[in-house]
Amino acid sequence: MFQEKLNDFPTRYDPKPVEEKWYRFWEEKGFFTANPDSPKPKFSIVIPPPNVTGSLHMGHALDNTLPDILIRRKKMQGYETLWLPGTDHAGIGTQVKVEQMLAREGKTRFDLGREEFLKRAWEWKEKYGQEIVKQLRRLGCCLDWSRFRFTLDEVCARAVREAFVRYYEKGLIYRGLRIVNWCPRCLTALSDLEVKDKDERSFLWYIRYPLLADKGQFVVVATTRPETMLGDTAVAVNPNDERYRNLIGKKVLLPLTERQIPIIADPAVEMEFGTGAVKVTPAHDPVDFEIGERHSLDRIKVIGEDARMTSFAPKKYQGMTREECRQAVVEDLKAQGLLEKIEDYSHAVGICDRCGTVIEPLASEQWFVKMKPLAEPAIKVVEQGKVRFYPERWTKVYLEWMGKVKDWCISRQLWWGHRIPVWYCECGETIVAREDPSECPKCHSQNLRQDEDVLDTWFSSALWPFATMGWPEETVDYRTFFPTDFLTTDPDIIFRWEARMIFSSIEFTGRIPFTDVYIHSTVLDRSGARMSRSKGVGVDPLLIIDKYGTDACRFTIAYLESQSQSYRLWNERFELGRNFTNKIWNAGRLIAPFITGGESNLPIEDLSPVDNWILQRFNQTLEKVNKGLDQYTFASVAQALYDFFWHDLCDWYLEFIKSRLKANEPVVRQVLISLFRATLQLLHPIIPFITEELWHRLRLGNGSILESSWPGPFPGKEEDVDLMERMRELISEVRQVRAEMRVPVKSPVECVVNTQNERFAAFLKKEEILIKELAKVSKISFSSIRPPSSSVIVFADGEVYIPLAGVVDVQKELSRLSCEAEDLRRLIFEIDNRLNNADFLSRAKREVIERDEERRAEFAARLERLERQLSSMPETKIPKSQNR
RNA sequence: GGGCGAUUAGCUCAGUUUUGGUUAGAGCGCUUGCUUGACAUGCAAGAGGUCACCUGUUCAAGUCAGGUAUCGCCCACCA
Repeated sequence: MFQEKLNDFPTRYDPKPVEEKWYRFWEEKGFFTANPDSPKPKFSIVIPPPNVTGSLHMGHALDNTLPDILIRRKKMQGYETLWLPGTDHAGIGTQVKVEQMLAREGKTRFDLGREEFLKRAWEWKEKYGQEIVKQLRRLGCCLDWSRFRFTLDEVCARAVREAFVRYYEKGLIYRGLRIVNWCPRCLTALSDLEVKDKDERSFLWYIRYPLLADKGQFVVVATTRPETMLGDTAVAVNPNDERYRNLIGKKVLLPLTERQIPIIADPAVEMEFGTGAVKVTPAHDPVDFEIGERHSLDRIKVIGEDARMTSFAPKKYQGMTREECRQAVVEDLKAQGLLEKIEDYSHAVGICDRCGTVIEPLASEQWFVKMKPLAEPAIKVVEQGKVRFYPERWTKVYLEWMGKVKDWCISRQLWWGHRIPVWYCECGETIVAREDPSECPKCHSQNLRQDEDVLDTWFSSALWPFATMGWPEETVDYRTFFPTDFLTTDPDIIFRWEARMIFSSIEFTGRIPFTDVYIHSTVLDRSGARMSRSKGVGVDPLLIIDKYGTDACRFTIAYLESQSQSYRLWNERFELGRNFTNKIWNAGRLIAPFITGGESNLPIEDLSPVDNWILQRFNQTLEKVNKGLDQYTFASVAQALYDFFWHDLCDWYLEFIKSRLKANEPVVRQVLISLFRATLQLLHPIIPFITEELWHRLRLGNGSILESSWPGPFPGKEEDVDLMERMRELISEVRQVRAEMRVPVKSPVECVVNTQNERFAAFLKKEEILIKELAKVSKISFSSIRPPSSSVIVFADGEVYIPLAGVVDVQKELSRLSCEAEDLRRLIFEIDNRLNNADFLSRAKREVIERDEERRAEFAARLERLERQLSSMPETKIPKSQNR
């Protein structure tokens, strides 16, 4: 009967066909498509739309798996859910990739021109955008594909222009000359967040600037960038610096040039650093720029956008790269005796986040968003708990950044992105408009020129949660699903994205974009290094899914997601999830012949103690799962499910009931149907495919498990559950004795139980079949007489003797019992120390004292029995070294 | 320079807040025995930990406070 039914139920779970089948099924059933007209409560989530630059990596796997767990549960709890998928044009990231592709053809973007380049970029987007979508589907997520958005879509573009115009009209966007981070390779300005630090071992050059008035006298300045001295327009000292007080106002001759520059006083100068005198290059340093503003200094741009020396530098140096120029300047200074000394010096240089080129800070006309007024309400909503970060520690990180945020440079000298909606007329008029203007409103000229630049990609990302729902129009989706409930990302885009979504949303919609932000762990490789695709190390989720299955991948991710800052991951770790899914599969395989097609009616009155026990375990697990999902402690949820399913359900319960199953007992079938149904439901959010498959194979419900209702606790009877636990302990101890005395599995042993505890004795008599089967015991009898040459197990109110004629090793037996006695003596000693301590008795909580008293009584009873047994043992020398 | 995290078994990690109180747990690896009618991706048994260190608070500290060390992450305009 077994064999026939299991023909199509192989031992090994094969995930691939199951995944394809059910994902298509859910999609066709319309489970992913949000219905705004539904009367159900609403739940919506946001995750970072993947870039169109690459393929699925672990970050995507986390971003998608964790919210999918939540959204599946919410669906089962009766919510109407929306999870809108999309991709991001990823401005500079994609542009760099396309440029690299062109470079392989030996071309630059300038060879192609803007229009042709954009054509190539769109081709790239079509190709890789589709690829990433295909890959995302394999994670099994409930994404509403009917609402798919791309950040350059017309819907998003309209929102971007609307946002820009509104900011501008409110005076929150301005164009100005500032020191920006310039990438000489990408040929664009970058925001502060797109610059990374790299430690560089370099030198501190001490340069003598001759005083004009006092021949032979110098002011010595220290610098890490000698080449910029060609653009110096002052030397600054701290106004409180006694050493230089009498030099303020005097002039020095700038070496290697003909220029005379003043010595000025400015509080930004640190007296302790270097010589206390600093060269001021307003065109190439942010601090110097500010000093320059305060003192109306000239800005001489000696380094150009291509990182070569400009025509403003002395002729000799023009056209040199900044590196060549540095060398030349140092040599020339040395030759003139103006280089006082060189010190080793390590400091950080900024590099372009995308291409690694050293950033050149330079003065440039760019568009900026004024941050102060936007930051204020964005700080408030987090302080007031309207937007909450999980784990909580990220709140502080956010608030600190937001508290000292500087203006946001939003223009990029790139081609791939949202074009800035600003037009310039030949009459000098600047037009900022939502639609392309046909003529200048002032002079009616039609000769308008649109700003060449595009916006920072994060400008459109900042609008994502509401722009994708149709804002600025009050669409049904927007009215129904916004603000959203949950967002999850990596920690490294808290400022780039979360922060900007929060202030943008408040500014434009008057509402927060989401209530809960979960910042997940950073995934490291096996050696603890950050995973990076460029280095080719780390874990490829697609290979994991191919090898172990989506469920295994998702379960492992959840199991490891313990709210820590990071964790290490390597391919073999997914065996955890794979083995677990296989375990579930096989448990289904075991019970399939017995329960298929049954109704779920729990016969509460007829349940055995084992049934009550497992139902109670289920209830405890349910509680942990609910609590964990509400608090986003994914690891605790996965672990609770793992422990319950594997250890309680499979190791004990299924073993306990095997004989009842074979006897086709109706009660146990009913329990199994109810229990398995509810257990698969609890597992479903994390491992959706195998649970759906078993749901159908075991015919546990009509339709999909995803449309079933999230389970509640079973009505439980607590009686006898304590006896169950003791019986489990007893079985383990019998097994232990058998293993220690090397009794083969095939040779059954007898048990003689000696106890005055009537309740336990009655229980054991009633449930003796369980002990017999699980501990391989042939016969259980009750007697107070210890059979000769038997092994003994001592518990609080009795003993169990296992006659082992010819097998029992007296030495081992003695050793085991005396070790146990020693343990008990130590425990009793510790408890007595407490119980004899007046302070403990007067200050500890009553429950703690009571528990100690109970435990002492139990230990003492066991010890007494143990000692009695030991004294009746044959005269054998107790080994001395019973240290423990 | 500031902030945050980590340090628990050979390895990778839970547990530490809300709530200090049982003999500190898991997975992997290791040892022993099992091809037992779900599963060897498995079953049973076992070994393995002065919870980084110091000092406090407390009747009681892996858990709370202060400090030290090591590692990691983030932020920051000492040229």
